[in-house]
Amino acid sequence: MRKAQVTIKEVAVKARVHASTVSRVLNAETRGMVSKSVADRVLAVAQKLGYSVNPLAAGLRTRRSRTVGILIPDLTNPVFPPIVRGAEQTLASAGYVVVLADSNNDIHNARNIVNNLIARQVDGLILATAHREDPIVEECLSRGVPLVLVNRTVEKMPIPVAAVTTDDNLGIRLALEHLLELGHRRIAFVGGPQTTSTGYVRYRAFLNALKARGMKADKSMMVNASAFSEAAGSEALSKIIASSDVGFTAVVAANDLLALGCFDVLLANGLRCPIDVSVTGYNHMPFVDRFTPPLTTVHIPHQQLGIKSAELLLERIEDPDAPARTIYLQPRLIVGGSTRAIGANESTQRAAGRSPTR
Amino acid sequence: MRKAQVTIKEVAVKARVHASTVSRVLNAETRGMVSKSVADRVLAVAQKLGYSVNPLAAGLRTRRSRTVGILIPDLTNPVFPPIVRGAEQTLASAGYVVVLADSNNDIHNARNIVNNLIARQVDGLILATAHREDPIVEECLSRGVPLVLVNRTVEKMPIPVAAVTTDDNLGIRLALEHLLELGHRRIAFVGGPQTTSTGYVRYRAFLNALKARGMKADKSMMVNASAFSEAAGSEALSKIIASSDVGFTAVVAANDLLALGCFDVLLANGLRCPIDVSVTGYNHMPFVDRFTPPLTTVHIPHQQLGIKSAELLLERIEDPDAPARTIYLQPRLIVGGSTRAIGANESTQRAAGRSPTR
DNA sequence: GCGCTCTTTGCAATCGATTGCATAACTAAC
DNA sequence: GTTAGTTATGCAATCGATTGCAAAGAGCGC
Repeated sequence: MRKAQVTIKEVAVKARVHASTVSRVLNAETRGMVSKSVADRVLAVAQKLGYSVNPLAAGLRTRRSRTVGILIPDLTNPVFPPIVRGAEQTLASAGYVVVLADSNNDIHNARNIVNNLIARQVDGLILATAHREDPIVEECLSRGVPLVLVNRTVEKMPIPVAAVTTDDNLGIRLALEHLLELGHRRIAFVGGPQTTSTGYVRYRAFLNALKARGMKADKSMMVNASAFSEAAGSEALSKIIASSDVGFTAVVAANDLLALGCFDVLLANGLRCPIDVSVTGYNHMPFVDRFTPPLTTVHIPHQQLGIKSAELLLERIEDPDAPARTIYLQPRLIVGGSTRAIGANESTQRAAGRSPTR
Repeated sequence: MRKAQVTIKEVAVKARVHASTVSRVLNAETRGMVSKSVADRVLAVAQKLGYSVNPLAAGLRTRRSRTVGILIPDLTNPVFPPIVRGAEQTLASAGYVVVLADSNNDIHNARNIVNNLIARQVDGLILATAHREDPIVEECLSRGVPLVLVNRTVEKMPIPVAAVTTDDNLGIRLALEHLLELGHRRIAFVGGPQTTSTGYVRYRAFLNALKARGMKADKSMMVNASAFSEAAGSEALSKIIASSDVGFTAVVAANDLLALGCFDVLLANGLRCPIDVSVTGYNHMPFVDRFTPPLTTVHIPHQQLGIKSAELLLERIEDPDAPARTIYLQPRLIVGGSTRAIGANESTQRAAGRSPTR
């Protein structure tokens, strides 16, 4: 049997004051209205009875639930837990509680979840599920829900949207230039879904970075995968191999999972990584430096993404009409064993094993 | 500006009925009380105005929030996301929303979070943070909160507690017998914290399994780590090596992260895995088969743990006084490249690389 | 001692739903 | 055509807090 809850009324009776006085004592901003002696008495009684406010009731009246919704596309993708954790801890220390939902990469799901969260009076939303054109985001905006996008963002909205992302242009350039320095010239690209900003921006970034070096892109060596997954990565690289023989000595993948898919395809085609083909990933998932071979990848500050997006959301909850900002965080290259200089021999490779630091 | 919400009253006015009638139409169980014609009219109006119930208000009256809290010790441990996902999806399809919290392995945190969740009127809790003796669990029980423990459980409670765990006795036996079959006889054990049931049971299981084979345990080759982490695993194995030279040919670790810590220590001591020392882990974290070497581990059905715990919780919410059940799920051995027969030569090893399936 | 300001507290409405009870309307039976 | 028995709907209290307003009381000056 669920124990009955202590209410403000009981405290009021036991402290011989009115419920409204108890309420004022318990709220920091109104505490000053009541005399010290009464306040102390009320506090003592509340303490003794083990009273704690019912946020549902309070929220009903104040229209603030002190709850924030976070929607992510796939909790089992190791990129998201640190983001969630960063956001959760930041929000918790501001007195907010997080309702986490996982759309399982399904837009229909996502729409239901968002509606549900809004109905539950969340004070704001953090979405990691945005698409470049995203009706869900539009609807949130038009409903006036404080909103922050994380990791992915949207394009050409009527109203600017607050977001926290990484500078993917820079990230891809770091990966590409690393390969160029190692002597690679024929470099394939396995991109992500072009419906997401991360997929699109990384694709454009690859083209731009080549151009900046005065090189021309070979479109037959570029394929965008249908999802950010190992299976989709395998499929994409298989297509490249099928269409153009193996004309490349390196692959830039738009995401670590895609890179892992590439590992599998290379293996299946008798190509050794990095001896025959170098591979770079993106995201610096946990443990990639333990893989065979340790993956060269682009690190993004996951936890910071979460922390910053939470901070931004708190700002927006405070002042919903302030102009929406976008925060860009800086990526950085992590060199592992999956890339090597062209023409380097086996012994060089051995020396380039994973570093013991973690 | 946040748009005002459509209330049941507005619907009532527009449909020219009383609010209570609207409420009855909207609730499946009371729908039958109102005539079809009125019901249809109300539904049409509700639809047109885009009405959706305010669960806070409803919950205040009904004392059910249709919300469930899930508390986990560390979201960035890859074991938990699939559990959370399984639970979340099961609960969602029953109309519940999940409030996820991460205690960051801190009991003080955990206590605050649980209190907060209960104050927020969650209908039940799923805890993945239990310790063998756990005052938080006791308090939940005495407060009458529907509760299910997942993965870990508690001991000798005054009231039995519902839980979903795996049969760790069997799991450890599988790992140990695998090593015995490969010819290993001197086997070290790196355990987990004995304050958790998983740590304790796996430790006891190792002793029991040896005994069942008529072998005696060498306590100098057994150390329990202070946490389920890579760093703690390294520390533990270092202690074993320091105290007894390297008298072992294999290590059973109570968890994959501990096993990874062991990898590092072996490397640092010039010991090759699996040539010199075989290692087994526990949990079958994602991607362990891509590690160097691919880790032999014990698979536990993560998602099923989540699903079953959600189902059990729904049962308990429905009938809080039904006897608490514990569900045991079966683990299974995943053989990777980190274990090999004693005396096998290098070429055998090559053939035992990771399988291409994933 | 009167009136004034200021502080402290209580009253009652309110947030948006749910639900026991009363009542109106309708049906059926005699 | 009256009565009993359903059935459909409305009324009003309630869940547990918050808050604008009113009122009581304290303090002060003249």
